Amino acid sequence: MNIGEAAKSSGVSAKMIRYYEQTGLIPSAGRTASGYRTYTGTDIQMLRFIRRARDLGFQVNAIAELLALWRDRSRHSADVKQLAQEQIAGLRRKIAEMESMVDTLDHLAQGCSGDDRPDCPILADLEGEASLVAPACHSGPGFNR
Amino acid sequence: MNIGEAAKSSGVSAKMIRYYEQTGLIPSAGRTASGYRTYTGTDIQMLRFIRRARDLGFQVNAIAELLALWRDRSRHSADVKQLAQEQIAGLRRKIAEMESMVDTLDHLAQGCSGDDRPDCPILADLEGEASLVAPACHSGPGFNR
DNA sequence: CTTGACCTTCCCATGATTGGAAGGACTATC
DNA sequence: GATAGTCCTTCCAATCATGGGAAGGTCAAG
Repeated sequence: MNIGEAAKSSGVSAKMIRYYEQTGLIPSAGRTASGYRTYTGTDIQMLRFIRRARDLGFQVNAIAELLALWRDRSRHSADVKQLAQEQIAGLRRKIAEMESMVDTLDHLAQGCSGDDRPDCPILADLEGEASLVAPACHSGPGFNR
Repeated sequence: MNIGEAAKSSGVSAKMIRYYEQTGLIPSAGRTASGYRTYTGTDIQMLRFIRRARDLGFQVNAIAELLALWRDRSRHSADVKQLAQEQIAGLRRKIAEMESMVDTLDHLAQGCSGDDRPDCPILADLEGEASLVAPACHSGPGFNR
């Protein structure tokens, strides 16, 4: 099976397959006499593994660890579980961060009339929180350039 | 005020200030006779604006739109509100995506014994064996090793 | 044999940010 | 003044995962 077919049946683009090979995430594929890469069923399974892990938000270096465990028949499931839990924790951190952004924005947007007048609490907030009007510059705005 | 001081009082690194200038997000700063960039109170306010918007997850091109509205004294607050709401919607999309990752991972992790045995529903799922649920994985002890 | 679809490598771009090197400018102290 | 140390300047590179595209070789069907 050549790279195009492997891409189609794994869901990983040919570009990315080459990239993963180049960066060592996957071993070098076999080659035909004319230089085409060839892929076996096991290779496809590995690519699907990678694809699925990416879908779950794992970074490529975390996937490398997962792959190592996957290949290690004497692995401890605890190690896999720990990676998964770190991933969960990382995702939850990012979610919390974004939720706090949403909360702030939602609050600001609710205070915005949203009509044709220029007054806008969103811009007011962005300008400098709690209407701190340019305190740091002792010369005042527009004087010392 | 030179760039180091501007960075400190705006929370935007000197590197990024130069980058924003280079990419046109902010106008070119004034220069001293010897080539140093100089910043006024208004400049600092603009940099703080950018910093705050970045903190709220706006991409730089969205910030460019916000800045244009900020400078436009005849803006309609509806336009600002719409940008904010698009941002909220985008964040919510990403949050939902990540939450679904967390759900899947959490489910898989709960099905994983997390001990020294190799059997692991997490790896089984990544492998692509479709059984998204399948707690049948960590069944009996000592089957394959 | 030609055509078209596929493959190869190589280079470039993204977006936001950081790092560093080489060299000039400022400031404080001796 | 001279000098040390900190600041500034520009330029170049790297990150991470991905895609685009060019130039050229290979394969299968007509």
